[in-house]
Amino acid sequence: MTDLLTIGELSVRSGVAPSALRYYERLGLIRADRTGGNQRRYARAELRRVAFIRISQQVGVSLDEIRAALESLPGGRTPSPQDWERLSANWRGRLDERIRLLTKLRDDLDGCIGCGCLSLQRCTLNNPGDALAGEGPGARLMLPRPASPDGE
Amino acid sequence: MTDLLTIGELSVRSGVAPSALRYYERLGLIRADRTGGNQRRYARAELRRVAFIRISQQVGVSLDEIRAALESLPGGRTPSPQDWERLSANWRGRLDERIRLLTKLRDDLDGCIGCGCLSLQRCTLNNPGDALAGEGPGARLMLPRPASPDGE
DNA sequence: CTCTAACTTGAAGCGCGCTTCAACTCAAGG
DNA sequence: CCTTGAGTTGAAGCGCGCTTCAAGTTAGAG
Repeated sequence: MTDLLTIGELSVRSGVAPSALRYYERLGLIRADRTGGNQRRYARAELRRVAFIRISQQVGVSLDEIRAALESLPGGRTPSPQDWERLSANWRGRLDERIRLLTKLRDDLDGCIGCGCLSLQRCTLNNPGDALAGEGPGARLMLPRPASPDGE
Repeated sequence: MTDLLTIGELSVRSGVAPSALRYYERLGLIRADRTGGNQRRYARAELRRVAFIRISQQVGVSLDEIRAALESLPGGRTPSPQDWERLSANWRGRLDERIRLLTKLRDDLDGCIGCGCLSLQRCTLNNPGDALAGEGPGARLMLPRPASPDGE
């Protein structure tokens, strides 16, 4: 049957390396049937799951969160258009927030280009309390400022 | 003299952990004089350098690029307001680009929320050629798509 | 049936930006 | 002078999202 994909086919169609697909499976993000010889065979619907994963990553969501989102699906299955809509709306909020923070940073940067102050105490650029939170996966762009009692 | 800071003082004032400051020094991002007993003493100007580093990180610039930027300074010294202006303008372009890409992603997401297609071949969301490039430090948010001859 | 490309696994490694640790030395107040 | 908190080093570890490797097995065309 041609409606089951090998890992190589899924890789080519999704643009995701086989090693990454296996990694996703270990994390519980996608699933595969097995042939008698223990090779993976993916239902076409897994393509959607992979697409959802990659898009979510671009939004800045970690694989762990993506897994949680996928598990939250009523049927536990590949997202239907309705599921997709619900999840997308959720991610959209994050995207909005990221854009908002980056825009604020840009504005602050503009404000500072004129002054050149860079005063750690006063410059708006250096107010971590309101800076970027959780950027990309794996990266702590916003700096979990270590115990610094001098909060100023 | 109180115009030299210990690493602890610089840490508190900058909000950056001592371990990170030592790490920056090893990478050549900041520098310190030494006491007779081999302890670091920072000129106050290093505060500006640290501020510049942290802000640049928020913009999504890697430490290596920040190092290169700092080394590019005419005098090789801590950024003056003019230097700062030049560098900031540079970073600003990156920030603009990041915001542009995220905004595009958001729009695409909106467009897709209605259709729920998620077709890997056709959906604009899945066109890696124009997606986010180099997000935060350390993170490959944009997915160096492995050899996939099927570029569609 | 044979051959080869594609698949399987677990373990280890990578890149970035740090943090943590152990073992030790220094600075400075009482 | 003594004590104690702060500093020093190199090496190792962490978290995330993978990739790479070695050693072996399978699928499917010829």
